[in-house]
Amino acid sequence: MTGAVADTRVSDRSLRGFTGYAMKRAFNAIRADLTRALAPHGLRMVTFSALSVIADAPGLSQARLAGVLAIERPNLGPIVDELEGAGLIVRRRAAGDRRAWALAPTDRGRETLAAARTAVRAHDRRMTAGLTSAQRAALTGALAAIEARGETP
Amino acid sequence: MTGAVADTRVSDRSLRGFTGYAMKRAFNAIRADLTRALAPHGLRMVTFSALSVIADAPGLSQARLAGVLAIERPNLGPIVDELEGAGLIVRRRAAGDRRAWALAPTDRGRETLAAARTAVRAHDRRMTAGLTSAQRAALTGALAAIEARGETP
DNA sequence: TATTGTTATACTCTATAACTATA
DNA sequence: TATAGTTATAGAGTATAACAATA
Repeated sequence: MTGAVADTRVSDRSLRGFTGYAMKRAFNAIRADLTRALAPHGLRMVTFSALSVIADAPGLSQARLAGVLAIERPNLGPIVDELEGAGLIVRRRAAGDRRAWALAPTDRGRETLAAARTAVRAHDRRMTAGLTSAQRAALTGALAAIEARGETP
Repeated sequence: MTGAVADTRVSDRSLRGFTGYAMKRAFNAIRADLTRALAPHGLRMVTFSALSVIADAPGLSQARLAGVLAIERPNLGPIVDELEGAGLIVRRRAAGDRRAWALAPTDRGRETLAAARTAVRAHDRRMTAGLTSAQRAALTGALAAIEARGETP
């Protein structure tokens, strides 16, 4: 025995029954793998998400982007700066509202997003390789239901 | 319309198909609710987890605790300090290895843990209220499978 | 040589208050 | 008054390198 306690007595068994603990452990695994998958494209999880929404809705404002991604407005500034600095999006003044920005992807942004999406799909298949498609659908449904419970407290 | 883009065109629909994105959104909801549930007990998620493992295996070292919780050793110091400072655990020198600490709960630590566990169970039921017990079991199984995929890259 | 725990450090993520310029 | 975006700030979470004491 290496310590004062037998190895078999040290475990997180009593935590495993909690959804939050199991999800944190699973998400940490996903985060580590996804971060590696996105790095070659110069993206982080949050910049990938932002670029994806911008490309799907060119012209949207930062406030709407923050709302869709559930990010606080002050935290979005540096994220948009990063995408703009990398030449993946442009920030134009919104027509009709001089307070707001209109965000849009550049050609390079669209190309980077397409390549990154392919990498993320591969990552997703890798991480869910142990699941049947029924299990995958059940997981997606359960996650959406949990998120919805948080939105209406 | 409030901007240059119709509201219906702005969504994270194309991200919803990714497990990582759905899990991050769900986990954020869980984290916010769990943090509120633990606050009255003077605990955070990570201190709750650490206290739980310590109470289940009194006498274990910090290195083993870090291993079980998948926390880097340097980050565990302040966590153990916090529990010790709150009078929930004690740090004694391990018998037989003068490098290591032997961590053990105090009576107050055991009482706090029991109350916190009740609060966490209530939180868990609240967040998974939209799921059947079969869906809950499927979720737990899927999360464990994903975590296992990350451990062996 | 290897391990336990610590120090130092850094980067990311999240959150809030207060400010400006517009509306 | 309210909204878009910014600045400043702070607390968590995560990660690595290097060190002293001990094995």
